[in-house]
Amino acid sequence: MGLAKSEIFTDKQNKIALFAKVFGHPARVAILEHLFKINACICGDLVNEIGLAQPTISQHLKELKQLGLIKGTIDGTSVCYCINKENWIAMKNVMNTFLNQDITVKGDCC
Amino acid sequence: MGLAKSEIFTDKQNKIALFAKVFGHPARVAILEHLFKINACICGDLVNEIGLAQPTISQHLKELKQLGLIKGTIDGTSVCYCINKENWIAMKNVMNTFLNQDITVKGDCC
DNA sequence: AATATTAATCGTAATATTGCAATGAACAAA
DNA sequence: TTTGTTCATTGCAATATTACGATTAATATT
Repeated sequence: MGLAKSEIFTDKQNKIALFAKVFGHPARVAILEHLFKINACICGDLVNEIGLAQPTISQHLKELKQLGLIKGTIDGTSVCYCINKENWIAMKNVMNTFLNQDITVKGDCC
Repeated sequence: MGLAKSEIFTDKQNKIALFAKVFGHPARVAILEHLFKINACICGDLVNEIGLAQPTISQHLKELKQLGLIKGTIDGTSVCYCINKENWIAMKNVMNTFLNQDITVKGDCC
């Protein structure tokens, strides 16, 4: 199939999976890390920074933008990218409730 | 292509992407949440709990096991599953260094 | 031994993802 | 106006993922 049966899961489970999915490719991780490292808006030198072709980078940026994790503002012929701070924090809260589940197991059969 | 060019990224970037990828499907999120909720070892009633066929669940469990996030111990005819605590904590550390990057942007051009 | 139970594996169909060449759109510079 | 620059979009090939029926493997039960 290749199609996740998202209708049988909760909204929260689907949300976690959607966020995780976008982090599930090293190019998108690298793009986000670069945006954090620069710590300001960057006007598209990501193609040089990361070793992928321009259409490929553009596609990854589109996915990040669609999830709201980055912003892209048109600036002449170039486009200015930066982290969407509010949305990043909101995403972090969702992911942390998942990652920080209570891990103290009572039984110990394994 | 469909094949990520992992060789051009750092080990850490690839590691983050690998962990994120496994969380990138709601069924695996649901499986993990259930293992946390039960807060003990569970002997395979996951097929009833989640609405997917047995081979599908088995496949998702395999991926979680391969990444070391869960343990599966044979117990007669059934198999006992639980969270691998040490590995979960290690994964959490990796993910948190990524999620908790400093978000204080100096410039504000966007 | 014959049968039942549980879960892994195999095989396969449907769909998604990744990557890039080619092209297009928008603007800047000459 | 022509040329260059920058980035998005289109189209396509290669590969990956998801899901499940059928089967198999291993152990229990009768």
